[in-house]
Amino acid sequence: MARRRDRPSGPLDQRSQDILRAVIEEYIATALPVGSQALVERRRLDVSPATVRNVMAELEAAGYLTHPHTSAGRVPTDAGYRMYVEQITPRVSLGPVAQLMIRHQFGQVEFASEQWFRLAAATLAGATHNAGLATPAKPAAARVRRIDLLQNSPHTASIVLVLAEGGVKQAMVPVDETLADEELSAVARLLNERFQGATAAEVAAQLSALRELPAAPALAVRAAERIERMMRDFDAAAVEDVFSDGLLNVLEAPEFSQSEKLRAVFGVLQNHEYLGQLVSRVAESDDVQVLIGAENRAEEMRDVSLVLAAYGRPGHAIGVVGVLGPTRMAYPQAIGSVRYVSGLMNELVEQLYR
Amino acid sequence: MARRRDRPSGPLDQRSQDILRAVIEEYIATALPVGSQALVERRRLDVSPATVRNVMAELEAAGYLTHPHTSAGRVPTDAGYRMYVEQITPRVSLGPVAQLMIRHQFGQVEFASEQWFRLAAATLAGATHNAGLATPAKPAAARVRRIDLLQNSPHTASIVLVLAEGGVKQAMVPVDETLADEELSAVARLLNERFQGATAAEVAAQLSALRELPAAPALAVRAAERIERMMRDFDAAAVEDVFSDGLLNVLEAPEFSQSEKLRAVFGVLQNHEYLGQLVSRVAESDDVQVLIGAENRAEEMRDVSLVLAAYGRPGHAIGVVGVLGPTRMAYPQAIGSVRYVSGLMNELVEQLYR
DNA sequence: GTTAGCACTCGCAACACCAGAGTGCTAACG
DNA sequence: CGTTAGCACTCTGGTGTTGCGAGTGCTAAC
Repeated sequence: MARRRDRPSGPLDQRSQDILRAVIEEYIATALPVGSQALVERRRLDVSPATVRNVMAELEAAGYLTHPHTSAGRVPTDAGYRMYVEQITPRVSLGPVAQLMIRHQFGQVEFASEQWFRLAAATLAGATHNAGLATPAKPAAARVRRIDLLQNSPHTASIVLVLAEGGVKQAMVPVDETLADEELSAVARLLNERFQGATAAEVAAQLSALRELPAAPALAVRAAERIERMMRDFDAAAVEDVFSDGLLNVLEAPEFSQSEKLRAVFGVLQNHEYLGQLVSRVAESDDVQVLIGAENRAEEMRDVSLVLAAYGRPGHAIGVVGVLGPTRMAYPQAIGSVRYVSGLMNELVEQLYR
Repeated sequence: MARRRDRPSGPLDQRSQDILRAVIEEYIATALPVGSQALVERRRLDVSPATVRNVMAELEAAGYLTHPHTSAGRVPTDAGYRMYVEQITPRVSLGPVAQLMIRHQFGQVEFASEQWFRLAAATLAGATHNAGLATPAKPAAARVRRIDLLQNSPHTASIVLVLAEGGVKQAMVPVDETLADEELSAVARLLNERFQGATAAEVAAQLSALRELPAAPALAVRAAERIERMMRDFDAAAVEDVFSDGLLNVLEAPEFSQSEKLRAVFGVLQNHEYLGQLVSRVAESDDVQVLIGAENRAEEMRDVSLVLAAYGRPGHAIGVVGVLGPTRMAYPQAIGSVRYVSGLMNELVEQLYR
């Protein structure tokens, strides 16, 4: 009764690997459980269906495949996809045509930072027929670069806070009466002197100092409080923003034809906290990361995989680009595209900030 | 054989109106075709089912109701909803409890402009159990308010463009070599002097003037070109951005259980051009506008309704808030909430800019 | 170790069937 | 003349049955 291999995860010999791979690729192509006979025909394996069945049984015992039910073909498990992805990730690379197309798209865009993320997301969506994702590069600790103060109305003024890493934030402060332009710019000058180059923590320290100062104008203190708050919020947010494109592509996948499963997808996309966790995890490695189905999150992520890669300057600011699609997704394409796009984003960042 | 009324759209007597309304409200509540018997029972009408049937037949002849098939109950047509909405729009208003809840939520938010739109969308989503929408108030013609110029790297600089109406745009320009801070701020000063308060057209004019000037630094010209471009793009864009929230609410509606119809919803949301058209149409009226199903756009909008209202300062900057949901949506709630929230947004704008 | 053969298992599509809800019409009623 | 009761008819949706086909797992032969 003993199979050649019964342990849940022993190393696989070549043939088993080939068959596992064939099953997965077939399943990815058709979305249908794949049977032994269909497999030998379609993939021209030079063994009989019976042999394939034996191997499949082993793969199932080892946890790489499952049965939806007796008498249905095999379907990959998350572990199966994982094995497959580990195998292909190192060697996959995007075809030269696809590379050219993507590079061409990137050539079109102006140097307006926000455009990039949209573009990256759109490009990935197009290249992989899945949803494309991109987040701006966010520093671990933001620094103040410039502060503008502008009066809107007799009773309010705008603070425009430019961050060192390229972001701009805006907020309002109440003012007591109409101020002369000089007063306003005096306060702005004061704030810039004190806060330029400061991190959130340093802003907080400066704020306390400012409060002690009897000569400090009330407006300066109020504005400083607001700025401290903005810096803190910015650092606290896991991800600044997530641009996505091509959600409709994901809708087309047959596994999402019932809206049940769809909810998961949108849940993930709207859950910025969760994405933040992912970003930080991905940021640590410097190659593409594949997150398969429920490996990470119990329920919500069932049926969904993410292919992500970091870009930016480690130690400074890091963002993520990637693809979201069904677990049954064309991984080689996805991995290749994401890797290539993250490379392009790196180039751009280098060009602009070094 | 002749019915009392055969023309497709004569005025309705009171009883017909009541019954139409009852059918619609019942259908909104249950999502099931409503039959004569069920109607008299649930709504305690003091007529017999047979009478109701007769009236329903008339309403159907007049185009306000349909049959999915013989021997099913009645379902409202778009025209039916339209009639219903026209009836209720003038008188509907949000209950005091709901008002309080919404106002409370708005009280929580800081004076950070971007937050408002998110908040408005989120609030509407929560209050109506549909998707909430909000766009920033966008002026017909933007004006420059302040320009900052900051060096990023030896070869690039950022332009931060603050608009009079509260928006901030960012872009990059190449620079030839590392400039001293003074040079950079000299250029910035020049740009501010020339462009402050300028519309896109005026910026373009100034740009030509600048080009003629032999003494103008190359950087100033390049930056000015970029700014001109940004202003033009900003004016050209129909909508600056559309915040949405609560898409998952829409997913719950039974009519969207097949993904077919869902696609339409997302198609609409991602089609900023289309939304732009709607915004401009809505902006002209000063009360809530209801767009029902395919009334506007042939296919994509089938099964989807929008309840929209403009806010802002007519002549200056106008934005839109609203709700997107199934055609079979709780219109009174939706209309009331949208009206109330647009009122709140108006208050905010007034407070800040007057 | 591989393969052919075979019995067995399910899911799935097709079909028939019935119950229930709802209609439209006609005729009676006030 | 509008309203109502009665009735025959229609159509959907759920349920039970059946047969087919794909696919498996096992055994025995190669």
